[in-house]
Amino acid sequence: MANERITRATTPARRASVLDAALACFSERGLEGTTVSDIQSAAGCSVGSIYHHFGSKEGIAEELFILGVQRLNQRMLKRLRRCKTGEESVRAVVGEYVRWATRESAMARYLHSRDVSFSADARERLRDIHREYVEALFAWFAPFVETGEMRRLPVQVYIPLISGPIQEYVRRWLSGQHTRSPQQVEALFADAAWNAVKAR
Amino acid sequence: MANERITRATTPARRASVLDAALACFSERGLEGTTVSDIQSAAGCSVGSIYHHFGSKEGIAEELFILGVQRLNQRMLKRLRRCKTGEESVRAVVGEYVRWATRESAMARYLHSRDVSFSADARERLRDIHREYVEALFAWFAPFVETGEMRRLPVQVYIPLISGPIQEYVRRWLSGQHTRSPQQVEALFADAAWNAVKAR
DNA sequence: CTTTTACTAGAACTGAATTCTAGTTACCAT
DNA sequence: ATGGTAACTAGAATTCAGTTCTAGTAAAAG
Repeated sequence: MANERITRATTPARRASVLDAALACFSERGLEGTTVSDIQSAAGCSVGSIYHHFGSKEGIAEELFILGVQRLNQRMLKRLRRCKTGEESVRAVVGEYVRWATRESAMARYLHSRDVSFSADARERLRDIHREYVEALFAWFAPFVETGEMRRLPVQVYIPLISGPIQEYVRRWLSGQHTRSPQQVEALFADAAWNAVKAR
Repeated sequence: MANERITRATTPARRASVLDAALACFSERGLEGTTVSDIQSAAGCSVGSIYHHFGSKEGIAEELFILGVQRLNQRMLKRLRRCKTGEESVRAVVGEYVRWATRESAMARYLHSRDVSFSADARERLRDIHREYVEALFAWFAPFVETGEMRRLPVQVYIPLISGPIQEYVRRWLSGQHTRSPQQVEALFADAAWNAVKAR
């Protein structure tokens, strides 16, 4: 009855192993520097298998990107649920971002490296994911706006205000332009983030 | 006596025409979507000529990126020289960024799309350019720090604090995730920027 | 146990990036 | 001015990575 695509039990494992291999290769040789042969042999499978699951090299890159974004978003929302106040929440976002960027630096580097030049389809999926994330964040912060702890601003402006500076710093740190580690400036950026959105 | 490379009078023009053509192609079909044939015919020259001047497709991409960064930096410093106070300067940075991103959106989109995955050489050049820019900015803002108008912070932190949020917003706007134009939120981000670096 | 089809394998194909060879012009020294 | 040198240009030829194709294999469904 169900006309959904049937997938086998082994499929998720294979897809995951390809994505793992891809991230390792990309982080070592860059996106353009790695061939699908590299990914193929790192994942221990054939070209056929890769093209069956992902359709193209770009397809792998897109899936990996989307997976990374989803994991980061989930991680952030999970962290937020342990917070009591608006201030604690805002500071947690900055802290969690730093922890993610330093612990999963391969993925962080990959996510920072590209988001344009994807297929229209992938961009649409990303836009949906982002919208959903923005809404979840907004739902989390709304009560603190209501109580007057935080400023009322256009929805799309909270993420840039809170995460923009730390993201920009991390981007430059990942590309080797800064020597001071994100941890060393975390408190400073947390202060700035809170200062930007707290009620005056 | 000089063992510098001699370049002909026509060379800069040819290089410029190739870079112009490349930006047009990249902005229309994306970096990976454009072939060097595309660039070649748009610039009206041969493959040989392109490879003589740039060495590779990646070479073109790197030169274009570096050129774009240099132009943006120059533009910013030029704008700053018309400012009297620290506050005026900080607000000018945000405003000029918005103007640049909306007027030269092809270049803005290109600069936002990639900075990692360049050759070690290009990354080093970018690092030098960025360091020089940071120092120039610091030299500009130092007097305002001295007079107590602005906070004294680690050098590398000013750019993320001031431009991070607007950059992040523009990035998302360029990739079609936001409908509200940068101009509509410029004042808000200028306030936040000034608030982040002004003396308390 | 048979049928169906997701899935895998790897050889063959295609086309874009790059290299090569043969010129052609600008610049300089005499 | 003129001959030499090296920057520069052209476009055919090559290479090699991405993709497609065909022939299977094995897991689920009936």
